[in-house]
Order: sequence, then structure tokens, then C-alpha cells
Amino acid sequence: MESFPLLLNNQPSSSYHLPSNFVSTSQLFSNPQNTISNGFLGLKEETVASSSSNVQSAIQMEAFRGSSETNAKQGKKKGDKKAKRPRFAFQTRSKVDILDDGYRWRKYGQKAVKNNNFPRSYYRCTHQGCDVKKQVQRLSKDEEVVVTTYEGVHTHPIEKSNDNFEHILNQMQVYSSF
DNA sequence: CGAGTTTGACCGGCGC
DNA sequence: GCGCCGGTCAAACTCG
Repeated sequence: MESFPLLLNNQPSSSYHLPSNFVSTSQLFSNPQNTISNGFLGLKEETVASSSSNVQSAIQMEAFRGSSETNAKQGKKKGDKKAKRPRFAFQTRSKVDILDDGYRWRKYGQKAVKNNNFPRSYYRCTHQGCDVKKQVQRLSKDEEVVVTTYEGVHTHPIEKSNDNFEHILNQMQVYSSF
């Protein structure tokens, strides 16, 4: 199901299950002031309010079921409409935008974003039958902040080892302070 | 030579 | 209807 390689926990060797109903339709990372000084910028939920100094850990992650009904321009076949594609967005503070999460991604596009000096990159999971997408974007205000948005859920196991994943965490200089 | 990236073109949605 | 804009396609290209 949804074994998202998220870093909500500190244990890099178990499966990171994301509650599939982890939904909280809120606006997207609309708080540029959220510049925490940690690695992550906090789960996007309501918690944004605490962006002042509290901050702590966590990914600024936002999950919203965007497309259950009208969104979704998933041009699938006819009849088969847009399956609900949960989207999870989170910000991380990293110098590199390639956050290796254990899956293999193929880049299929890049676009300039308005009001942003940095382009947004579009990736798709290369696993057969898995059409999970993600897009990576950098904040223009803080070029160190990278916003990653996942769309869909992987239906297959991670292709890389979790050890490596641990590595990723370091790479992102994430977390914190637990 | 295969897998992944680059990059301009294309397309659909939306606001005017 | 038109133009803008975000997202995707696909051919050419690069790299291991």
C-alpha cells in the first residue's frame, strides 16, 4: 500500500506507513516565512502557525486529496476516471534538490515557475505500472528550501535499501531534535 | 546500447 | 474566443 519513505520517524529501517487518510486539505506551502532553521519545515497541517520559533522537526508536509472529484485531469482511458490521487507536499532544507527517497524517478519535464527564479522539475516513478509522480521546486525566497510534492501512492516496494535511505536523511540534514 | 535527462512543442483548463 | 499558464510528451541527447 502506501509505504511512503517519509521521514516522520527516526527509524530508518522500518516501513514508513503513511496513513492514507492523512488528509488535511489546506492550502499549500503558502507560508514563505516558515523558514525554520532545521532541516525540515514541519508538517503542513495547522501547525503552520507555530512557525515562529517553535518549529521543530518535521516536514512541512501537506497532504490533500486533491482530486477526488473535480480536480484530476488524469487523462486515463475513458470510463476509468480520475482515481483519487493523494498529494503530499513537504519542504525540506537542502542544498540539493535531488532527494533520493529510495524510488527511481525519471524526469519528464521542467518548467519555469512564475514568481520564482528556479524551475520546477517533474518526475515519474519508473516502476512498471506505478505512475506516481513528484515535482520538485525551490523557493525563490529561500533557495535552500526545496518543496517536493508527491502525487499518488507507490504500489511496489522501495527499490533501494533502507540503509541508503538513512543516508538520505543525512543528506537532507534533517531532523532534528528529538 | 539502454536508461535517464534535456528542452521545445503541445495541450487542456481557466480567467478575462 | 483568446491568451496565459501549468503540466505532459517526445525526439534528441548524454552518460554509464
